[in-house]
Amino acid sequence: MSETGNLLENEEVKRSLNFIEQFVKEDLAAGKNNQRIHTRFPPEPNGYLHIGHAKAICLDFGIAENHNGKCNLRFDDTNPTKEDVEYVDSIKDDIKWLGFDWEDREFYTSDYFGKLYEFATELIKRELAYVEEQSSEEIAKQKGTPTEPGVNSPFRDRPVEESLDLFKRMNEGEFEEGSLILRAKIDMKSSNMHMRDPIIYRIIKTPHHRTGDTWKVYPMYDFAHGQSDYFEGITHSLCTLEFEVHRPLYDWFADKLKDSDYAPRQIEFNRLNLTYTVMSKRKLLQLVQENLVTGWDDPRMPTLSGLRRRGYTPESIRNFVDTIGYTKYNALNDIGLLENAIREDLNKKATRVMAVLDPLKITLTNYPEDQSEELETVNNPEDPEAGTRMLPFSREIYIERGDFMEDPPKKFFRLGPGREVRLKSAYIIQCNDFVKDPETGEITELLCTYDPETKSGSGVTRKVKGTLHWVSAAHAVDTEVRLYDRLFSDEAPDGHKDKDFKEFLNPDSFTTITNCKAEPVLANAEPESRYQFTRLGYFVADRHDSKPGKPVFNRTVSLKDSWSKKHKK
RNA sequence: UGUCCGAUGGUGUAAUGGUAGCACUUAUGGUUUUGGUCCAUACAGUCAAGGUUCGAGUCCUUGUCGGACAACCA
Repeated sequence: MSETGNLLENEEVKRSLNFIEQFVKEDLAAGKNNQRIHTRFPPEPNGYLHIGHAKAICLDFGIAENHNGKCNLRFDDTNPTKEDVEYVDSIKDDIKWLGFDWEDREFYTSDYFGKLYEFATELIKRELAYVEEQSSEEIAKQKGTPTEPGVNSPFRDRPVEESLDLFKRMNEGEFEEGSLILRAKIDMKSSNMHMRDPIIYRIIKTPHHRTGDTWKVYPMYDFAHGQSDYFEGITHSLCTLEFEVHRPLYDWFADKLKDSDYAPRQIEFNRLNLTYTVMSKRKLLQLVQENLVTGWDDPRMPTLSGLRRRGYTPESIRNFVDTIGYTKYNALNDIGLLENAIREDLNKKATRVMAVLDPLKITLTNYPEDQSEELETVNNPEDPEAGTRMLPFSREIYIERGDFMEDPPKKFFRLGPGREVRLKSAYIIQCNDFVKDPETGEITELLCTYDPETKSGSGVTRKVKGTLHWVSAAHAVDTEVRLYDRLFSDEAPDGHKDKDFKEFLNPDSFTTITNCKAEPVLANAEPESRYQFTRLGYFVADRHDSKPGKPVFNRTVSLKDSWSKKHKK
């Protein structure tokens, strides 16, 4: 009895807290923010979400869930030249698909443009901001370098009234883009480049996808993000490691803004890097624009819509994110971990079906020509509840071309002249002869006999080395199958400083096969329904192209294959 | 020749001054009507040198290596 108790207890403490959860726990224990936990997920609507965002989403929403808190969705839309509503919609779809809910808290940084403008005006009045009119080149020159301090701008001590007037007129559209900016007055000699009088407002005349042409000045990220967190009452603002050096600035603004003990706390964690793919939005956009993939949701893309189309389940992605964890170490995660996560999930869930990708005809010479029968087969050996279904069997069947060898080596457990194998859920057959095209040398047909005694479930069997998947030729459904592989052939396509990442594209990342033969139940496979094709891998009916009677399947991931791994080459 | 942040088996991640553990990978064996699954076993780690301590992966110092920072991007 006590054993059970301990076990449950152990189960409780089994999952250790990551460093962010520990911070949250400490803040809670210290009674900060009235023990309130409020996070936010803040994408910029300038591209599709990828699996790196999933890592952030799981953290932001997960922390809130685990602490009876809330998580806002906030579109960080401060740069109208890059953003679009198309992205807003896709981002919302992807978050929902992943299984998270922001309820009624859908916000936009642009909601705060008024407040932000007011705060900027306030900073000018407090002599903490000024209008700069030098060129960006001039400003860059004065900014110094990481190892040399900067020097003050000649406009740094411009009278308050003048800055106030100019800032107002900047927003009224009086000045050209690039002619004037607003800078915070902090410290040009700071060892932190971000504190050297950072630019906080710039003129942009491109209409904004939500606010139109209301505004002619737009806040920079550093001036918008922390303040938006503040306006929303965010307690923990979680972001990736590269924002670490922004934190002093984040805190500086919060300090000027706050009128109580409350201030949001920024905590940084490591961004996701995966082997054999790229994760930067810029590169993903480039792949799309240069038609190196078919779109943002190309099944080879690390985008959530791509993974979804590939056949990944939301659960598998969440489990993956859970296993890689959150640290401050700049890690490179093996994509094998992701593949493992989807195999693990689908092994439990996916119905086993039979489909032959590269068909080779077998005629069972002792099976009556006009006869056929239905054989029972198990839907999922991992899940008894999944039940059984019937499979048609007849004189002519297809097997995988690779499952026959004219002159097989000893360790080859499949079919060869004179050899016997089991047809999954059917009979043991023996190969007696084969037909070869005299011109091409290609084997076109196998002549076999079946042993009626050995029908599946009859209890009559004998040791055979292999079990093959097959489909009845007369009943088979023609299907198109799309095979996907890793997008890049190099482990770290990002890591080569002197080479273009596109040089490492895997030329075999996508193959279409159109003459596949599948068992009849697959004819009307629902889009996005997932299967294990016995002995081949996990496949999903394409959510866009698969139609009743004309199914199209994407290979999500192959099964682990210790045979070909050992015997390749 | 700056500031900040890191470093635990091949990879990722725990251990919060007290037995270096887990997952993946790899290898071997068992089970199997999927060369899948499942089960078992094995391989393998605290960046280095000092210091504090009864005791250091953990704290301190120095070094080495890696990352971030000089966009009117986020």
